[in-house]
Amino acid sequence: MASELTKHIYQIVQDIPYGKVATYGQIARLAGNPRAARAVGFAMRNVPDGLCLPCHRVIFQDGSLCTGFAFGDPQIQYQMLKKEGITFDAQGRVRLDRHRYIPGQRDLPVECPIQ
DNA sequence: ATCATGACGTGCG
DNA sequence: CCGCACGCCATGA
Repeated sequence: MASELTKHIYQIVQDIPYGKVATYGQIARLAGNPRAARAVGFAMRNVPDGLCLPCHRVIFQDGSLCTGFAFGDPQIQYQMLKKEGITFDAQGRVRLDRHRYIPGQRDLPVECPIQ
C-alpha cells in the first residue's frame, strides 16, 4: 500500500495541466518532502492500475527525460510532450523556464507589469 | 531492523 | 556543457 506521501504525489501529478511539465523535485516539494524527489520516481514506477496519471509530464530538473522509459521507448514521452506543445532546445531538453507547472498560475504567463 | 535499488537533485571538477 | 560522487526517500527481500 502506498504511503500518504505517495498518495499526495499521485494527486499532485494528476493536477499537472495539459501542456505543462513538472520535475520530480518540484513534486516532492509540493508533496511536503523537498528531498523525496527519488521517492517520486519510485511512485511513478509503481502507479496503481486504473489510475490515469500524466506521468509523461514529469521530467528531470535539468529538463532531460528519463532514459529507459516505461512506455517502451524514451521517444514516446518525447512525442507526447511535443504533441502537447512542449518545446525543446537544441540539446533535446525541455524548456522548463517556459513550460514549468506552477500551482495557482493563470493561463497566461503574464510577466510582472512594470508599467 | 538492515541492506540494496532506483523514473532524483546538487555540488565539484 | 558533461560526467561523477554523495545525499535523500520509499520499497521490498
